[in-house]
Parts: sequence; structure tokens; C-alpha cells
Amino acid sequence: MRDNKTKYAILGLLSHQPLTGYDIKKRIEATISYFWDAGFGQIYPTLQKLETSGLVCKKVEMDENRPTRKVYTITKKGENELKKWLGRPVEKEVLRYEILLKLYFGSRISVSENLRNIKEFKDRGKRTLEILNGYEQDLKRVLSENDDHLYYLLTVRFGQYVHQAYQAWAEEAAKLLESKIIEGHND
Amino acid sequence: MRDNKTKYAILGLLSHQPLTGYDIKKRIEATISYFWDAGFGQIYPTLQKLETSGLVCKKVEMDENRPTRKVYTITKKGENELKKWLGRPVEKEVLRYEILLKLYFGSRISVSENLRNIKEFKDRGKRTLEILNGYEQDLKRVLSENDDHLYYLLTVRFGQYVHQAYQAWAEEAAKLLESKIIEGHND
DNA sequence: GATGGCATGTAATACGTTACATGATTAC
DNA sequence: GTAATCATGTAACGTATTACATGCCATC
Repeated sequence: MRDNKTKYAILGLLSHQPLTGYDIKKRIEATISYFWDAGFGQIYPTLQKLETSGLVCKKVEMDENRPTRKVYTITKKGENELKKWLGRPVEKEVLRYEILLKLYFGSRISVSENLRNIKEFKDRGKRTLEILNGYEQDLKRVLSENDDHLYYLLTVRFGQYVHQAYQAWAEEAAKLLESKIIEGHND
Repeated sequence: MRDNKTKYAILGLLSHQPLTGYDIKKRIEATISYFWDAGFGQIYPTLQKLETSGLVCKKVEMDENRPTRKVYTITKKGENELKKWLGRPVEKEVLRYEILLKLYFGSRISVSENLRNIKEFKDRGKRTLEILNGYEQDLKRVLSENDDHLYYLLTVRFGQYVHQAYQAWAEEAAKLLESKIIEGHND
């Protein structure tokens, strides 16, 4: 593991409570997936590697009726590793926006096709924004209950700021492209 | 190649003019790297695959004095492939923000460490924003010269919107965390 | 009887980064 | 002399996705 960051997402979730691989997948989906997603094919092998390096330990729960559960618990060593990483500043965020890659070469296709791409981006973003607004309301209600909630709120606020920026940009971009159709009627 | 998107970045650049692998790297750095980056280790093998599948063709330029240049030109088939991809809407943007992954588990470390992480994110973003502002000025000056420039401007405007959102968020987040220190003086 | 949730994982493949390896020319 | 730019690429490794494979239980 050179610098697998998903392993820290897993360690972070386990620092609250013991979980199975399946649980971890559900948690990620429900909480951090909009800025850090992971599938089963990544979670299960990572858990095995974390166990091998002694950062988590496994307890097998067998039951006749239900599938065998493998519950993972974070170790002291795992907690230290997590804290060490959390305190280390991010060197560089690497982001890839497919919408921008398409738009950059937009002159190769028609204006209306570009407008459609922008519109789909905007609609998708609007749905995400609504979900984030819901999270914000929920978190504000329970803010004082737990030290973690403020940090959750900060990440949600980030999402709201960025998605509002997407909406504003998409409107401006659509206007600029539409005025191009009117000027040159080259569509 | 399942759905290598970097290949479209390369095809897009070649749709303007023939380039070497080295040229492509420079172009990417100077134009799209803030939303789509690629290294030599990705560019050279991708060019070879593109040639094998007939989307680009290669011309070897030998010269005694300078290194052998391999100039790649997009084919008709390559142009069609590019256009087909450009017109296909983006299904899902997958983004990973390391800063948010760290912040989500922020309660595990001290408030001042979180504040430092936010500050570094903000400072880095500010530098990028200044670069983007420069791009905007340049592009506005030459907007009417070329059909491409409007599309370049749209991607730059996107960057500006998003980076302004980063700045506003970072300020709010820092304030919220600072008020936590004052309330609980738990740092 | 079919769908969906719970629960595990492996295998194949693709995507991407980093280090390694070479060597000439040009500018300071 | 030294660093930067031009110019090529391979090898090793790590990260991530997708498909495959299994099987029970509960609900509709």
C-alpha cells in the first residue's frame, strides 16, 4: 500500500465502532460518498491488508440462520496511524471533471449538444444540492449532541458551497452559449 | 481500453494539430491540468494504443542533431470517435476531496490541526484562483479570434466559480472552528 | 415466484503514478 | 560545470472498477 487513502476512510469509520465490510459500504454510501466513494471490490481486500498490518482486528461471528459476519475493530496502532494521517496536510487535490474535458473541446460538436451536457450537469447537481440541504437541516438539529457533528456539518457546507457554484456557473455558461446561437445561428 | 478518458484529452489536443508525446504533456500542463492531468507514463502508452486502433497515425522525424520526434496526427476515425464521446452526456462525476475526508474525522485530532489543514487548502486555492484570473483576462482579449476561445473561457469560469466557493467555505469553516476553541477552550 | 437486502469474497482487467534509464543541446 | 529543456520510453507497482460466484431470509 503506497498511500491508499480509502484505507483511512475505513479506519475513520472503524474509529467510531466495529463494523463488517458490508456495514462499511452502507456507511460510506450514506455519508461520505459524495466526496469519497468505494465499492466492495476495494473494501474487502483493504480490510484484509489492514488486518495483516495490525491496524484492525477481526472477529468472526457465526450463526446458523444468517451469513457469517466478520466484524472488524480498530486497534491502538490503527488509531495512531489514522491520527497521524489526519494531522498531515493535503499536498495536492487531484480532481478530474469530465464535463470540463468535454466542454474544452466543445467547438468540435454543435452548440446545442454542449448546452445539453451543461443542462444535465446542472440537473444532477441540483438533486445533490437538495440532498445536502437535507443533511444540513438534520445536522443542525443535533449539533450539540456530539463533537463529530460539527465536522460533518463542515463537509456538508463545503458540498453546498461547491454545488451552488456549479448552478451559478451552469446558468452563465448556458447564457453565453445561447447568445452564440443567436449571433451566428450556427447550430 | 474500457473507457479511458485521458485518451479523449489526447485526441482533443490532436484534433487541433499534430503533436509529439512531449508536446502533449506541455499542452496539458499549460491548459487543462487543473481539471485533467496526465503524466508521461500515461501519455506514451496511450498514444501507442491509439495508433494500434487506428485513431491516430505516427510520423517519425529523424535528425542527427536532436532526438527523434514521433509526431502523431489524428485520423478521420479518431475525429469521429472524439465527436461521439463529446456528444455523450456525462453519467456521473466522481470526485475525491482528501481535505473533506480528513475533516470528516476531524474530532480525532485537535482543532488547531484542522484549522491548519483548512488554511493550507485555502492558500493553495488562492494561488490557483489568481492563475485562473490571468487566464480569463487573456482569453477575453482574444475571444473573437477563434471559435475555441469561448469554450476555453467556459472552463476557466468554472474554475473561478468553484475556487471562489472554496475561499468562502474556508473562511466560514475557520470561523466555526475558532468559535469552538473559545467556547470550550479544548485545544 | 420474484425482488431486494444481508453477507461474503475472487478474478480479471484497466487506470494511473513513480522510478528508472538514456542522451543531446542550450543557457547561465 | 550545472541546470533546464527537448525527447523517448519501460517496468513495477498500486489503486479502482466490473463481473462473477454463492446463498439465505423476508417481503410483496
